[in-house]
Amino acid sequence: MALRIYDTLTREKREFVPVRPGKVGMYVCGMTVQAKPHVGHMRASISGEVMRRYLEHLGYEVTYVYNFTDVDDKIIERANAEGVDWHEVAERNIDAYLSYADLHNIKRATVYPRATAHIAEILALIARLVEKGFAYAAGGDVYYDVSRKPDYGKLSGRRVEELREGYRIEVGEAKDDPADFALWKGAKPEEPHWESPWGPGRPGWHIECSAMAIKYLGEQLDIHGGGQDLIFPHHENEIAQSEAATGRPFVNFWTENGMVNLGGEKMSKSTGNLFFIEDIAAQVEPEVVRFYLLSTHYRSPIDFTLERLEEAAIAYRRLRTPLERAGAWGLAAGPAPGGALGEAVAEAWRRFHQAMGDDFNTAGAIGHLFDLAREVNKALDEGVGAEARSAARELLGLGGILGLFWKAPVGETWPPEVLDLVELRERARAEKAWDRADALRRKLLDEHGVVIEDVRGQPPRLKRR
RNA sequence: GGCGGCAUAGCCAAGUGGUAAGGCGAGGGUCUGCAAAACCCUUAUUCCCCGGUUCGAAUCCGGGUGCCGCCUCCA
Repeated sequence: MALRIYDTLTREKREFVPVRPGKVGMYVCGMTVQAKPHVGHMRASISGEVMRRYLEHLGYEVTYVYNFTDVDDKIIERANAEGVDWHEVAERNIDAYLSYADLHNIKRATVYPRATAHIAEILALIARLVEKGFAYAAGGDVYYDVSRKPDYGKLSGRRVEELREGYRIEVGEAKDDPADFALWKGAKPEEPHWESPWGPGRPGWHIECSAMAIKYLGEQLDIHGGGQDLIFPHHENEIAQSEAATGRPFVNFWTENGMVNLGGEKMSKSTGNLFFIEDIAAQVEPEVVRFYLLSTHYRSPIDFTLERLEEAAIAYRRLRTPLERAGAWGLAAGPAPGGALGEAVAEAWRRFHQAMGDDFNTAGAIGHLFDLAREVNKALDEGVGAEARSAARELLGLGGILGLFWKAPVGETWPPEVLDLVELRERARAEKAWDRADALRRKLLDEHGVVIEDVRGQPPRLKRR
């Protein structure tokens, strides 16, 4: 099935053709680990990861790189404020990121390179740029000279002359041109620094991504993701540096994801309690968060509010219900469903892949999952056991391509008080003492948060609120 | 100001030339002792506005209007 991907650079969707047959090199700009991971990091992570999952599903061998930029002004500031070593700040935030990635079923990257573990590669890349005349040393810093390549600005649609007008050279900077950017920053006193041919210092912001991407993926990447806010200057500068150094196109597909809004406002700490992943995880099921993020196309902005998430939880439950009814997890392959159900499975499969093949349209793909869920429920209602369960397995499988449905239901153990109440209610029902039965049902809900569902000919099903 | 993006039902959201997916909500029904869950039906003659291209446009082009993002360290 054909895969088409939108590329920010050319502003068009093109058929995906990998640089090396059968293999995909993919880089997603990760966190600058100055603070706890937030919802924006999660969106970028899931957007990139779902692309990776789909490419793997198609049979590609994907090398997936997600970096941590672990040295920058804010990390140093934070460390100083707390009176701890900057490493401690960086590692703490990296640990937090990884644990929330696991919690939300974000597949571990092939490699998580840290900028400070690649100083040698960074220096080699800078040296290459200096040798070729694309960069110059000045006052202990090294700057990239944007005037040397006429295509600077091609990703973000900016012109050097316009940038120049808006910029000033800050105090302490020795650049020739306000639009130039630092590859290497000379060390200030008390700052972490490394030795270099230009004196002690640390890497500038953009160079680490180029150096690490090239190290792990080669000089030409298939896909490069990250938030849309990185298009300028970060990705623009990555292209400039990388292409100047290697003389070849750096990335085939730029796949920046849309921004997250918090209640219509630009995201910031003051806009409520859904900013940090930590806070979200405390309030919303990780499966629901993932589902919600995938229910909008990755390039569109998405609003992150409790209302939206509660709605998503209801919708997601709708998808899980037939899976739970059929006991789809761990089910052995059964007879392929025939007739209308078989057609529904084939149709859902076809449409799902058609959507995913169209620039990873997870929102469209999920829509088709609902159609299949309905058919499975119908089959289950009609008592078409084995075939219905097979269809449920198909639904589970399709969702699995998106990394959904990863939590098999665990046999919930109910406290004895709850079981006693259920038993009392069953007795009342047997006696047709409906008022008493209804009072007990209400009590289960109000006092224990348990919803009771009567199933004909079987013991009632219990659910958490 | 420059660059980019988006405007689809009460809300969310797919749909890039062939006559409006899906979810939430709402209303009606089947099932049920009543519910819940599930299922069925209804809920946009119409896709921000105005022109144009075309046999045909939500989809392409031009012009408006509105909202959002980016414009040196923010995914």
